[in-house]
Amino acid sequence: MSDVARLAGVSTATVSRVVNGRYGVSASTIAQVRSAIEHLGYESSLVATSLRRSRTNVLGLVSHSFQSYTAEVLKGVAEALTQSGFDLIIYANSDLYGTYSEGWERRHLARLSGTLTDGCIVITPSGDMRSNTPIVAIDPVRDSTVPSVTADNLAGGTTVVEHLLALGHRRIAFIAGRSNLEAAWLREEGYRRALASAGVPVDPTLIARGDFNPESAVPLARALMDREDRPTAIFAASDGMALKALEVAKELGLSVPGDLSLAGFDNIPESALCDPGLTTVDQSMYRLGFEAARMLRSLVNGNWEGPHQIVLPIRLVVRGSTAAPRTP
Amino acid sequence: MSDVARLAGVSTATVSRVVNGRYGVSASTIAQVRSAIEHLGYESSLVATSLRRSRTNVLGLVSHSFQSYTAEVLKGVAEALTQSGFDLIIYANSDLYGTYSEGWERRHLARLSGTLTDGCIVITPSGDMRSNTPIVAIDPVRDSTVPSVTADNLAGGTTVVEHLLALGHRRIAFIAGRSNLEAAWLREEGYRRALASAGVPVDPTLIARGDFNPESAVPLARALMDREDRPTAIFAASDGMALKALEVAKELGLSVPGDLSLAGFDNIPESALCDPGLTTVDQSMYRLGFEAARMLRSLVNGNWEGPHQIVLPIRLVVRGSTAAPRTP
DNA sequence: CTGAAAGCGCTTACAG
DNA sequence: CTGAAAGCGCTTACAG
Repeated sequence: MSDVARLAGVSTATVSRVVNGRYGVSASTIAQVRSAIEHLGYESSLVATSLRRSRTNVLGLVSHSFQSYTAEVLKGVAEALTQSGFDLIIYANSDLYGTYSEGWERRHLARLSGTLTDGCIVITPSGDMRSNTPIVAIDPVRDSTVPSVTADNLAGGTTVVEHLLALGHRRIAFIAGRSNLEAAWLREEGYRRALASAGVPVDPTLIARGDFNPESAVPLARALMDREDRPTAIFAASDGMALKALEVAKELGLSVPGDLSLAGFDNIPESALCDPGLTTVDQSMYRLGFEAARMLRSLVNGNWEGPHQIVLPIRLVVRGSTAAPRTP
Repeated sequence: MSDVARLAGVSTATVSRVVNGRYGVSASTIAQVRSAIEHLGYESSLVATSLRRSRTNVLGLVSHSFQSYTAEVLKGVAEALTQSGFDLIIYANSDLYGTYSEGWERRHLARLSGTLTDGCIVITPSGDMRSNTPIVAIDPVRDSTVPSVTADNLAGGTTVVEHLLALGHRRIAFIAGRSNLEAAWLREEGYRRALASAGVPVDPTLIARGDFNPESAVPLARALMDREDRPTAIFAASDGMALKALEVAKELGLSVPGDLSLAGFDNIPESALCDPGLTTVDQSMYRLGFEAARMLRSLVNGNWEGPHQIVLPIRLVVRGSTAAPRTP
């Protein structure tokens, strides 16, 4: 900027005024500055500007992983921000599948919202976030008070287990997700309620503790499938984990759905591609992202009228991976 | 930071030293500062830090759209950066499907690379980018001199048209992509060469000018399908456009592949889901992203040994949307 | 209409 | 071992 000022023969203050279209600059000066900018190919530094200004018109999104789930959410977020006047910055840390350290999101949120962003979306945070700018959480932790958007995970868990029960399954295992997430807890709760309603007692040994990371499901699925009294169906709390379970079943020479029915949750694109197709719960991650962005936008502008906790409907998607259990 | 300094009874310089783990601070002072940081929940501002420092350990990615293609690329980029010590910032502008303005990427690149990022990946840039930090382009413009990663688009275009020729098609239309992109040009060149090799003259009226934006294909596909001398096959330069053409065909009551064969390019997840499945060229967008990130990382670290233009192999994926033409 | 100066939150020589 | 001061690239009252 100082180069521009020198070339145009004015102060940096004036250059700044021209760049930001402030009133009170003579036409001839504007022309001079413009031509100097053009000549030098000058662009103002986002960083310096945001350090000085309070409003940046940039929204942030913090996510610790970058799998199908996140990609779908992102599409929704981007769509909601189209023509909104807000740009989007996504911050992903390098420690992709690292420990789900409580601190990560909080730290990066703070680093961004200090000055760079006017507000942030946090995907599956590991704790209750706090910031001096608005936040919207997608899939918050349990008992979160932060504005949030989630699918109706309770209904989803119930529906898919009811589907398995209706097929005739009674020994239904569950691979749980990260237990501090509300979504994981409600899916499990749905599982329990559906069983209870059907008068099927919950067998605690059939509940395996995963963490939504697909890899975490591998040993759990193997253990369940190796049992003498193998369950006839497994419901995994995410498609990522269910797909890993499907791989394990193939390794073990189990046919799905012949020997074992398998169901997931999310409906990521891969679930329609695998063989057999995965029965799952569609939670429209796209809409999760879309609604979160819409909410954040209004929150930042101070004109949000809706509720602070949004719950979106789900839909059971039945594919080839579930069928009636083999009669003994 | 000044709050921390005050609470700990030291200068901000000392706080900075503690935060950054610099040598030459007494153990007791470190403890004091640490506890003040803890107490206040202090996090250094990314913006302020990057303004002052030259190296930030943050890599940038600039993209103007956010569709399936981008999402796949992103997964690869994120994977390549895992445990690399680099964080990733993705910048997406709000003007999603706006005009492909030459200026956009250039402007944002400048705004980021000024201080925030140590280097950037640019996806399908609209011009040749220039920056004071390293850049890697995914799908660059023609005759670009910037380091880049692309699929073997020439082979891809040739292969898919050879496939159509082998099925017996002779009137094969082509819906082109953004002509300034090397990828678009090479796909078209592949189309031309395959026809030439087979001794089929190119009919210029069968070449429609799209721009990779799926919507751009709608009127073009309609025009091609409305012709009395309708082509028996259409090859679209991207799956996004091909899928739109498929929709148009359905609207018009044309059966695919009965009345018309359809092929695309990219192999986005949706191409396997549509009905019929889309015959296409798999260019592994994941690997595009992965290789670009690997290259950028080394470029920034100053230890890149490989070539500056990487071309990745492609693979023809035959699905239900192509078949022999109906014999008249 | 324009410039000199202060300051956004940091880091880093330079003194001590 | 620690602090005062300068400066990263901007913007914005405050004078003039």
